Amino acid sequence: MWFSIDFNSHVPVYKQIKEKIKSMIVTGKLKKGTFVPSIRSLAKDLGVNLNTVSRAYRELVIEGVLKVVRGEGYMVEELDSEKFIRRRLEEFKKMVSTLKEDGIECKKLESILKEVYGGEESAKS
Amino acid sequence: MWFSIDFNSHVPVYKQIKEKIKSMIVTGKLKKGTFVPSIRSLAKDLGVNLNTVSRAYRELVIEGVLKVVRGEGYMVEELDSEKFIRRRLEEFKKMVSTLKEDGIECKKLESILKEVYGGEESAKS
DNA sequence: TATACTGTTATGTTGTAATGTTACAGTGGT
DNA sequence: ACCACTGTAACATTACAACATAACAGTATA
Repeated sequence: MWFSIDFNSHVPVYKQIKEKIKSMIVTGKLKKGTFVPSIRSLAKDLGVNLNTVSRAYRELVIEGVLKVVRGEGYMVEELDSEKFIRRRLEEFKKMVSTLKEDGIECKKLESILKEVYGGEESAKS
Repeated sequence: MWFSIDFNSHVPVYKQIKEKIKSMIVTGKLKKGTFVPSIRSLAKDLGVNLNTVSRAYRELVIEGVLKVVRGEGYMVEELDSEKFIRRRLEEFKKMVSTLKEDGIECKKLESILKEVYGGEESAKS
């Protein structure tokens, strides 16, 4: 099993797939020159339709992340990690801003950070 | 102008409206017993359809957040702030988890926190 | 009472995501 | 050559969000 899809998310499945693939490239779990799972096998694994995976891969080709080798599969090409990370951090910043607007204290968010990152520091409730 | 809608978001407009209304109640910008804007006026302000706002308000009534006074408008009823905040923090935690998985360092996120909250505090490594 | 607001309901249309299904075409191994 | 795998393409169908438009009903106020 490769990863999972959140079917309750507002984010379209094909976009979730794109993000996951990119994430795995950034983290080195997918290396340049290797093949991603075939459309049909990934579709089967995730429990989605062939066309949905196809669309994700197709768009990743357009973005230069994958390239297609007919009859063989999709190969990892290149990904601008910097850009990827920057975009993710932008989203993070946006969320933090709305949380601030909702009157949530910075400390609260910091403690969650510690919690997730296995914080050694004392995190108050 | 009340607030704005992100038309590039995956989140449906009617859900964004619901969230904004709730947010304004939590932060005290909308107080119990006061009226929210009329369906038509808010729709016009946001540049969306009447039915979209109508749906948002209707669902907020079902959730007990608003109540309707026919011929007059929608009145703020009650909102479980605790629950609202808790849900937002869950979303935050989920995002932090994926950022961690992408190999982003805790420091990086902390610095963004400081940035958004206009951090005076010393940000330790 | 007349008007101008309120909400309510209904119809039709558009665009998009996702599905199921079928068929075709290229590649590699046997 | 055959078969099993790859991707590619097209089709119909469903569901949903959002749109435009219209008509109807309740309330307040001039």
